[in-house]
Amino acid sequence: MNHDLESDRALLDRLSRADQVADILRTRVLQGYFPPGERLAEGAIGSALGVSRNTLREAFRLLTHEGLLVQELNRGVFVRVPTVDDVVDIYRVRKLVECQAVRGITPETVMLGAIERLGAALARADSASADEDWLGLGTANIDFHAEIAALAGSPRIDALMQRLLAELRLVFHVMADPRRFHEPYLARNRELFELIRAGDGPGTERALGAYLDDAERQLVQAYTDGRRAWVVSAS
Amino acid sequence: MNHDLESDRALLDRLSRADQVADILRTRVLQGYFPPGERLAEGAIGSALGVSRNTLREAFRLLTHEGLLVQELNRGVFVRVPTVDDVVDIYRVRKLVECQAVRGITPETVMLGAIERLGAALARADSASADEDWLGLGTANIDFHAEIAALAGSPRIDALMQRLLAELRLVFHVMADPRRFHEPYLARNRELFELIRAGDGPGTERALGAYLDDAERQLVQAYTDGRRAWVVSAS
DNA sequence: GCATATTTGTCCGTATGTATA
DNA sequence: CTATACATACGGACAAATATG
Repeated sequence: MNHDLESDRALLDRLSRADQVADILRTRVLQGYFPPGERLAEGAIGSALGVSRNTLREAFRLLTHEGLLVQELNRGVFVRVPTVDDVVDIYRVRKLVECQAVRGITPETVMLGAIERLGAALARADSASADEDWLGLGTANIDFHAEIAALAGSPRIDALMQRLLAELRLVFHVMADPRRFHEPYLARNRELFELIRAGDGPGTERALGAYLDDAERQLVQAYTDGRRAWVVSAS
Repeated sequence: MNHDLESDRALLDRLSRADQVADILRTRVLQGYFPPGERLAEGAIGSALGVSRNTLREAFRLLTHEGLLVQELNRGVFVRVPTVDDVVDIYRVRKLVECQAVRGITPETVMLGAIERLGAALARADSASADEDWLGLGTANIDFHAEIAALAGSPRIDALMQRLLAELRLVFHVMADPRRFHEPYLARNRELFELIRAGDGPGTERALGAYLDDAERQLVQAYTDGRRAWVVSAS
């Protein structure tokens, strides 16, 4: 736990300190800088970021509420270690939200802005794949599906999806080999993109359902396989 | 703002102080004890509950994250005043979640426990209606629909619904006449209950969709009518 | 428009309780 | 079982922003 947090101190300028600290820690957790199971000590992080314990605790409480950290009374805060049940539930909600979002698509209702953002996410995925940046590829894939959910046009769905996908990134950090997982889904996302652009709602829903079922199955598999390893390392 | 919070001090016994304080304040807000737009001063509430400002601020941050309070920098925290856009979005998500939850219902998949809990919520609504307890009727109706969402069998959907319905209660507190709004929906909830018990998924979905459309229309109407009154009172 | 009082945002010191070596 | 380390919670302090006269 000898990380270098001093470089983030320059970012503390606007907004409330607790929110800034929460942003920094959220980024660190989602990057895998703080891996699942790691304990975040108040003293070390507080002094590293140059904020008081009170402020830091406010930030911890925020991230705990977002599901990224867990707080054990009088023991401290830890990066959450998602369980297999979490994976199953995350995909249950993804299917519900994403499939519903694309169901109503018709050639008339397709918005140009949405297509553009979906295409941009795909382009980032391509670029990351070319650079063999597998973490970046996973992020781009996630962004693509956040844009799919955004087709519902609801700020609350957007927020829900943001939190769901943050949890999912936690799941990815538990996995061993990110490449083999993320790579095949790039082509399938492109397929989804074409279906959406063509305005084929039912077709998109079918393909998306199969996509999510496959991804879930593969994740659950990888999880049960590598289970013992990280359960031990986290305790 | 001369409220009596001392009676809640007896409840502070287990869990972290901040969580306990958040529970108390959440209850007060949802009861309408702290109406939308009211400012919650750190000094007054802190001394009334007998907790330090730091602890109280942690509780505030929790409730802010839940969407019940809003924090304006250097101005304080206020009970959130939902807008018409909020109402529309809340119902957009309700339709998405609740309709999807009942769509797959068949006579074979109906769970006895779920039927029981739905019936219990209906009974509470009946009892509240008989007592002319309109706030209680609204709560029971809300519980009924939380059970509908629970048919999806997802902890995350349950949590989402809980937060959505908490926001909705905030909306109700802005309305003028709760009776005329809640009463007619009791009969319609009973109708939904019978459809679910019969295992008629598509029929339930249709009726539920119409239910939510009507409720949304009526709320938006009431909101635009009484708009000027509380916008002024909240500023 | 200005000066004052109030309130928030933040930090620090310290005491107490809990878990772990 | 004792001792140590740490989280929890409190109270006080100060600067900054806001509200009030």
